[in-house]
Amino acid sequence: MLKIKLRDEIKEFESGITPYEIALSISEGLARAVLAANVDGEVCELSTPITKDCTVELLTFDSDDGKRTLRHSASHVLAQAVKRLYPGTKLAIGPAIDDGFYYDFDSEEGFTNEDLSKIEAEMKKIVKENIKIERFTLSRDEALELMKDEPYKIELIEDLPEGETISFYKQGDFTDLCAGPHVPSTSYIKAFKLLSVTGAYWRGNEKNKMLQRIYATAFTKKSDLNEYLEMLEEAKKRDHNKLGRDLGIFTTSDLIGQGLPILLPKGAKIIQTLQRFVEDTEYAHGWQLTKTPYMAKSDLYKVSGHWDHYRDGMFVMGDPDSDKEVFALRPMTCPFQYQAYLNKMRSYRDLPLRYNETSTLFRNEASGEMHGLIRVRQFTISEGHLMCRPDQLEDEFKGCLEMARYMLTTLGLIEDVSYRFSQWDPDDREKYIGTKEQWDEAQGIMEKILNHLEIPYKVGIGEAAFYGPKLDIQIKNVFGKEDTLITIQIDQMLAEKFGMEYTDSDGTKKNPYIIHRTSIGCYERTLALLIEKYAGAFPTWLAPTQAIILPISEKHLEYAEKLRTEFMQAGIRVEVDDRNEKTGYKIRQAQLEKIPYMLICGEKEEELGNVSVRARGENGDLGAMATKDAIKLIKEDIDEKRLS
RNA sequence: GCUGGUGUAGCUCAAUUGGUAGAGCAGCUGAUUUGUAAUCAGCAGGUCGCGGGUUCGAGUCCCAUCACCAGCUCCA
Repeated sequence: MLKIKLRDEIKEFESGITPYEIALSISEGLARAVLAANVDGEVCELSTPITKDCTVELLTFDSDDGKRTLRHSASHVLAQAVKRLYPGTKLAIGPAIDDGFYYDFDSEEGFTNEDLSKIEAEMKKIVKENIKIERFTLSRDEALELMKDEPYKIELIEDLPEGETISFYKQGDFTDLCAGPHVPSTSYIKAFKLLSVTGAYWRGNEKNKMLQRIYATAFTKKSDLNEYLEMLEEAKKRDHNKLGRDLGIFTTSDLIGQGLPILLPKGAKIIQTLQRFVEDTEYAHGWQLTKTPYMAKSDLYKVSGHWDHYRDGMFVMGDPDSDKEVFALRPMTCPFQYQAYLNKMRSYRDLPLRYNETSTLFRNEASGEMHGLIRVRQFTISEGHLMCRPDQLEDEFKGCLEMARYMLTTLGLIEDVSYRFSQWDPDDREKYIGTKEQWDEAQGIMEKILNHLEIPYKVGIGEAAFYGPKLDIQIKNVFGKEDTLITIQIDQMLAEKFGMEYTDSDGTKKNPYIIHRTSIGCYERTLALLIEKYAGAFPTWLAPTQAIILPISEKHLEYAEKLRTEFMQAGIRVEVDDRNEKTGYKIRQAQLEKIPYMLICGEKEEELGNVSVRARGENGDLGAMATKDAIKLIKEDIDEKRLS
């Protein structure tokens, strides 16, 4: 008899029992819901016999591994359907991802949306056929023979380390190289939907062939699928690229060009508010503002390494081969602020020296990379460089991180971020300057600091800047796509390149450590995430319109104008809705919900010098009050930087 | 840059096999005077993204280009 530890008890079973049978011994419902099992930390399928004492966790769709198992099996069903309909198609890979799965195909014809419907119908047939999914293993030679018509699978097999088990999964007329695990049969894939078809490079390398990737998702219940699809629809409504345009925050122009958004008055107002907040906060934390040029001679970038490592990303003015002097718009602020440091001799007593700048940068992104306000060719970042001694590094790093976290807390984004320790890729030396020793040292220091500060981070290999490791604060947009919002970097290479020194207490010259950091990220991207976070209903202090005056009829327009002046002079961003006498209120309810306060005025209020105040949301009717009290109320709200 | 998709009025969308560009909302004018999602009447609004080509004739077919969208690659 085996002793098997289940969730909260140890039970005895005969050797050879399968996880499915264990589930069945507990309840039929569980047996129906279970998709895979975790045996001593390893996920396996329900039919795997257990022959030793162990801990078994039965995985249903509620667990991440359960979801992955179902969706991975769904990707096999997708591949099977594609193979049936388009037999010439070559298979690449088909993993489960966060919200679903995909499969990459190499097919002569491009899949269209109609093809997706056809494939989906075929998948439904396969599910209905209730085909058993069976695992088997082969030797390397046998595996290569079996997959002889699948060039991508052959490449994968050849890359498997010697001695690795090569397993396959067979479901009727379809067999795929796969580590598993899988659900027992195709009938488990009850609710699925093919979402889109896009291009994707084989093995994520742009030098390789571009394959066709079909994205899809799968659930155990139809209702869960529908809920997910509805959620996607809701997300579309929050998409900053749509909502931001609808709300008059930004626009683009074909004549100006790609990646160059135009911030309309509302967007500019929000960014101005953010910028004042950031600069004031940074000042209070000992940062000194610089204003450095937007361009420089190529000579500067040659020293910094940008000319060799970042030239494709720069707007270069002039022909480097024939012109005597060539300028380039700045893609980063670092070398500019270093010139400020180099302005005079520095003593160890001068450090730390903190330079901040509201810095506009220009990066020549490839045409397909631009996206709304998230990825643009010109953007303005709350930039900063901090020069310090080794003994100050940890405290200063911590200070930078704390300020970034304070900003995120104020914006209400702190709960939405994750941390990434971005390291270099030692196998891609081309991308980086410096020696292995320098990188090991810089990364070692950073790791020590991060562990000390107990930051929960994941490691990103190959995500470092070309001059040093980074702590990236990552955030997901409304569709779950992750971007870097904030970054804090340690650099000990550029100081040396630029000859930045300080005289230490013992009289020797040393290079300072440099922390590159941003406190709130770049304003455009941050704005994009705020639009999505609040669905356009910004906290009062950020709202481009903090109050709207609604005269109940044309007769009260004059009073409304008087109120506008009074509120404006008090520093409240206010608008008058002066169209209501025509076709009803111009500002519709949906838009009113975005504005924190409505100030309704009619005869009664005018006579008494009052205004009726209504705050955004339910139960927001605050009744009539003297205008000075309304001003006080709104001002307090603004000053609180209250989060909605 | 790559793969695929889209581009018609301010917005959302129509327009048979190639045959006179339409509607709703928004806008403007007038009427209406109403306490927050829909008053009435009228008017105006478009070189069908831009440029070529095929054709007697192109929003529709072909080529090229620009922009937008999804994804890949790259990145704040």
